[in-house]
Amino acid sequence: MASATAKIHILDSPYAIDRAYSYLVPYALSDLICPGVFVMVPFGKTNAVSLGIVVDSGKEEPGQPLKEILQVCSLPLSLDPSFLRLCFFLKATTLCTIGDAVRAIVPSAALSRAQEKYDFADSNDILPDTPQESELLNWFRDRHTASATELRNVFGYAGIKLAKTLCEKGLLLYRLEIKDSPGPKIVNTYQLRADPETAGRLSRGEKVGSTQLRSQTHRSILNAFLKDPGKVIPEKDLAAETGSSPAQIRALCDKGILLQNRISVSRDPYANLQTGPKTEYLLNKDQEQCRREIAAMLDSGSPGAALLYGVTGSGKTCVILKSIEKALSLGKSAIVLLPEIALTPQSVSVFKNYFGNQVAVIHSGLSTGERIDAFTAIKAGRIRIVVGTRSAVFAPVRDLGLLVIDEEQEHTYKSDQNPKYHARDVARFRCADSNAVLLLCSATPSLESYHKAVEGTYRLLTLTQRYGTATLPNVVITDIREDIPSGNTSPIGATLLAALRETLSRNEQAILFLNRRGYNHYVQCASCRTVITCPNCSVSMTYHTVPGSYSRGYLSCHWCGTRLPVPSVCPNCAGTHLLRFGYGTQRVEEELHTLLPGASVLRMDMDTTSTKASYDRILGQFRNHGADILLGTQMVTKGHDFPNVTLVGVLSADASLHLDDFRAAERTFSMLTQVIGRAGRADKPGTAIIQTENVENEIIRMACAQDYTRFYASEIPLRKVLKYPPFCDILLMTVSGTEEKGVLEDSDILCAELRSRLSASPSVPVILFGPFEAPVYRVDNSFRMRLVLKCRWNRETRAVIEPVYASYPKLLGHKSLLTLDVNPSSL
DNA sequence: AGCACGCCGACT
DNA sequence: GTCGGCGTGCTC
Repeated sequence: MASATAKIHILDSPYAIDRAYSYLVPYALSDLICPGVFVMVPFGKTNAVSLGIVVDSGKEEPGQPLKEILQVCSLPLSLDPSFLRLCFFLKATTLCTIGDAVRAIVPSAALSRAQEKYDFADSNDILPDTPQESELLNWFRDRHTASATELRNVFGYAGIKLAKTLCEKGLLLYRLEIKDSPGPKIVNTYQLRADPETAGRLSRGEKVGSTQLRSQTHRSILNAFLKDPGKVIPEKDLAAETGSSPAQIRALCDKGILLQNRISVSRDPYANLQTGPKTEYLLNKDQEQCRREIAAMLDSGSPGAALLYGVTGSGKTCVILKSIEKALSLGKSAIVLLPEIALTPQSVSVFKNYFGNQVAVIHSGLSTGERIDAFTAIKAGRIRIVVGTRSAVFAPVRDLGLLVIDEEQEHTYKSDQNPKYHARDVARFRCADSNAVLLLCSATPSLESYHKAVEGTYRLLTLTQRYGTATLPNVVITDIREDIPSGNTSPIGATLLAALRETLSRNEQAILFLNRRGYNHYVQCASCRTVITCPNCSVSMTYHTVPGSYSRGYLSCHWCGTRLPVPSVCPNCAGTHLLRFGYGTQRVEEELHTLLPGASVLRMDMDTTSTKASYDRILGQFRNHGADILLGTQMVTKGHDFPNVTLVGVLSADASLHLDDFRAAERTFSMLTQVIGRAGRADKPGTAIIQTENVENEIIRMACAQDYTRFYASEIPLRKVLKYPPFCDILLMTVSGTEEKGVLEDSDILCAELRSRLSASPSVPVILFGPFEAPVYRVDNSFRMRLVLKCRWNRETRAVIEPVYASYPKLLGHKSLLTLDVNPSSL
């Protein structure tokens, strides 16, 4: 007799064995089992209870005895068929597991894995049979309960076997627990517990009672508190200031000198966002034309895609709002994606003002609870408009009608963790799958998208007029080598300085952009020229100053996060003259204080924006003219509209130009165009000053003229000749591991395997490069070798490459790790 | 990825 | 004779 069965993917299985397994459906569960529900099943030799997702159900004549589904997860999170299709799309195109795809779609916390637990059963009348059994039982008597994992860690697999026998005898109780979602994020802060006088004596190394601090680090931690004994210092700041480790700080807590506080940092900066009255927008001729074309696409009810290309300030937002309105009027929902750094209270309020509480915002600051609430509200259809970052592309809206990607060229739309998807690709799949319209927006579209628009795959919608009375800023390019006042090595040239003075004298504001954080770029020994590098990575370390002081600092690795105190002597020759070179945002900040003593400066980079709230706070403060100059990295260049900013300065336009990456020109063009667009948006005329060593550089000149079409026309032939996207796809395969020799051998094995497979399939055109060292060869103590493949990432190519990737644990042994990235955001 | 099964060296 | 090393191979 045929019995009910279900095909199931195990969520935590590695890629090599991620396939559908058949299970029997017990009669009691038969009504609940359908594709998309989550289940617990026994898996593997040990029948470990694992979380799986049903991908197919039906009746089957089993050829071999099947295991049974244990239970259906009571989580209200099953996936619709369209999302199941999306999972398989992600698996096929990014080579992730179904589990990776599922966790990208549903709030991951809700899917925390199940735990098998054993509880001590108080049964005096039954006795254990062996000494091993009584040993385990005594262990349980003390702690009363233990998970299978804990048991395995302490007693090994034998412990689990033993526990199972004890369960059968009734000495232990077995149960299955779905672990609770993790609570809000906790940050540790510290304050002085001992009185300042005692602490002062301890900090001088004196013995107080039985306590004496011999470690210099311990004493410097105490000193950090002694300046202001009531101060509460976050762990991160304390570690940075004193060069100490969390363990060293905790040691002082154990001695009763410091007190640890645990603070929950999760909060929603938009929960209390005050919404203004609904603004009505009057569309100009261009905007009206675009609006009408999108409306027609929505009316047609068939999938479509359009590229809305318009210079900064041409009013793309109005067109987006009107198009969402249209989708709603057709009874459909809309999703709007923004880059992380463009998701600010200002940009959110545009949508909230227009659509009120029909809008949900999904962002990185959401707590797990809030995230799950938003997910269920959207899934239930209570929310019809979702505004959010990359992951919001998975929002489970009812009847998707319109999916907007603003600033579509931003590389933050590419995920760097599994699944390594591009939101644009997911968006195209979803729109095609649910007859929705995809709207890509940008002033500097990616070459891939503009090429598709030119070819007719996307409909090209152009906004040419600047909205209102705004005009393009006046752009000045200065030579960074000649524009420096004599005898000075300032990163701020004479022209820029004069312009800053003038702007501030008019009581207007300025934005300065420098894409490097820290104080000095690197530290070098004056005698032997050794540059101090990270102990775990093959990169130089950056000198950072501590908050509130330019004289004290530490070294930081921007790749692995290691922080070290600055050595007093050269690690190579013991020379005592260590010189610091290059400049970052901290150094410029100090420079500005010296050059413009009256001006107030806000610095915005990864060091000052540890939380989303602090980022929003800095932007709000600058908007309210709480400072004259906003100085920062990437994050100052994006979509923030500050009406009082009339001067924009780019301290070095060259840094991104020389990157060893085929997208260097595109990045530089886009970045310069955007930052120039920040100046003078309202009725005040603006100026942009670009400091560079390449005054004649064409990319810089085209960006200054805001001439995208000319840039596109000059760049696309290069891409075509050199075979780069959009004329091919790029696969990046990385072999990494802590043993250098093994990594080198394995990369050769992988390369040979790929070559032999490719020569066996001559109809699949693939160009294979490598293996060669990654640009940063060693990161976080791991060596990295790369293979780069240029191909068309279609079904045929995947059929050749995928089996190689799937077999890598066998191919390379278990020492090296192989990762694969399709169309990485940079090389 | 785990975890079994299975076949060879230093110990009671 | 046995404990334990990690090489292969499987997971409904």
